[in-house]
Parts: sequence; C-alpha cells; structure tokens
Amino acid sequence: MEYSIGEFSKLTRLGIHTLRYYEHEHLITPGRNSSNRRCYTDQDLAWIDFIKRLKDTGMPIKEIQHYAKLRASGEATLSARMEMLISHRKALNEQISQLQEHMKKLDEKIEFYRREIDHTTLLRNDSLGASMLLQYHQQ
Amino acid sequence: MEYSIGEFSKLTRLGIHTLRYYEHEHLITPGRNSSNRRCYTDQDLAWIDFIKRLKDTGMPIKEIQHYAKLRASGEATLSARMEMLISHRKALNEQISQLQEHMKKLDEKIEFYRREIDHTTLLRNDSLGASMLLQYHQQ
DNA sequence: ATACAATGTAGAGTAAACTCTATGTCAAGA
DNA sequence: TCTTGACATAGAGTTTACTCTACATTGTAT
Repeated sequence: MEYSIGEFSKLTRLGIHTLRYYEHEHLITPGRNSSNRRCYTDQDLAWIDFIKRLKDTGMPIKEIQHYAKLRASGEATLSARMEMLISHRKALNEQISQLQEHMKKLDEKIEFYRREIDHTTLLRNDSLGASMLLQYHQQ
Repeated sequence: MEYSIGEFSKLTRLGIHTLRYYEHEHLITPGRNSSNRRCYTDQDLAWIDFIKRLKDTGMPIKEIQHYAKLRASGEATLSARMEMLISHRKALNEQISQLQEHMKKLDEKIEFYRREIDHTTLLRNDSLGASMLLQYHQQ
C-alpha cells in the first residue's frame, strides 16, 4: 500500500508538518508520484514506528539522523547500526534503573507525607518534634 | 551550613545561571546576606535534590513551580502536594512500563541484526528469502 | 468551468529550559 | 589604594523539536 501525506499522518499520528520536517532532516525519504506528491509505503510506516521508539527512549534527532544515513547506505552498515542499537540499549537500561530509583524515593516521600497528614489530622502537629521534622522535610 | 551561590552550584552541579533561573521561576528562594548575596542552606540542598528528581522523571518546570508554591504555603497544602506526588507516581510508573516495552522491541531488533550479520558474514546473503526479509526489516 | 480541499515549498514562529552577555557592586588581598 | 574575583540584575541568545504561515499547484466534486 501507498499513502498520501494526509493518510500517513493519520496512520502515524505525526502531523503533516512533522512528517515534512522529518523529511527535511533526512529521517525519511518517501517517494513522489507524477504530481510531486509524497508516496509513503508500509516500509515507511515500520520505519516511522521505529523512529518513534528511538525518540521515546531519548535518542536525539541528530543521532536518529545518523542511524537513518547508515540505513540508507544499505547492508554494508548493518553492524554499525547494530552497534548503535546496542549502545542505545545500554543507555536505556541505565535510564530505566534511574527511573526505578526515582520511583523508590518518590514512594518514600509519599509515605512521609501520608504519615505527616495523619499527624496533623489527629491534631498532633503542635508537638515540637513533628513540626521540626516537617520543616526539614518540607517538600 | 550556609552556602554562597558558587559553593551551592558545585554542591548541586547546577550552574550558577541555572540556580538564578530557578529562583527567577520561583522554584527556590534562598535568603540574602547583608550584601544582598544569596545564602543557600542544607534545606535548599535537599529541595534542589528533589527538584532534580521531579525533573528527571519528566515533570515540567511549570508543574514543579506549582508544587513549590504549595510548599511555600506551609502545612495546609500537605495533602495537595501528596496528591500531586501520587499522580506523578502514576505517570512515572507508566513511563517505566513504556520504556520496558521499548527495551523489549529494541532487543528483538538487535537480535534480528545479529542473525542478519551472521547470514551476510557466511555469504548467505544471496538467498532470495533472506534479502527480501532484510529489505522489509531494514532498520 | 469553477470552487475547494489537499498538497507543495520556503521560511518564520513557538515552547521549554537553559545559558550567556553586559554592566554594575562589593569585599578582600597585594 | 588598587585590582581582582565572586556576586548582583536585566535582558539577549541558544538548542531542540516541532508548528505554523504565506503563497503556489494540483486533483476532484459540482
């Protein structure tokens, strides 16, 4: 199947302007029909999905650009591309670990708040110890 | 302990300009000494650490601003703040799940590349089936 | 034949989060 | 006293990734 930019925009949920921008940045190079209109294919669809994945995992456009350039150079760049992906995998792994640690700390903070609200609800907020702790932790 | 902006910048690794920007955005309000110099405290340090956590987990400055405003209003806003954190926790949870799915797909892609490179290395890339698969998956 | 909706290009504008520049003040060491 | 370095403010500039505007063409429905 081939798609006009309007159809492709709906399929990818990417906005016509964004698709043209991606083309301008050499991320994707759709064919053109006789009237110079862009023709996107199912391959393009799979490629955009992958671009979105890279973006959503924090890869900047510049790097995706580099990847796209390798991809456009054919099979000779397979291992270069794989190395990029492996390196990105590592970054992603670290990113997830980071977020999990943040989650842990966030849970601690929420638990602190829960207790604190219990205290104040029970009108025990006049105790010196509690209010000093609160002042320090006031976040 | 109290810190000048230079010291505090080193402690937080945030850059003097960024610290002033955060103050301008009402994220933090350090005291001033007799010469109008900023005086950061250990409480400010803990607060900046928390701000960094919120930022690193994708909370925009605008929202941190809102949280900071609640925080500055004292104990009366404890539960409002907790609700913000609980809602942020939910977002973070979804973010982590997303990333884990991306990781899975990335692993599949890497595995595909590994096999593909095996094939081409073994000079089996002349088989019609392999090269068509490659063309479709060329990412 | 004509209107109108989708598409084309080029380039300007936007939002977020810094980051830097210009200029001025002030305390401390040579 | 003089100079230097850290700090002050106000505002301009940067980067990333879009997003929009202006204007020209083209394909399709009336």
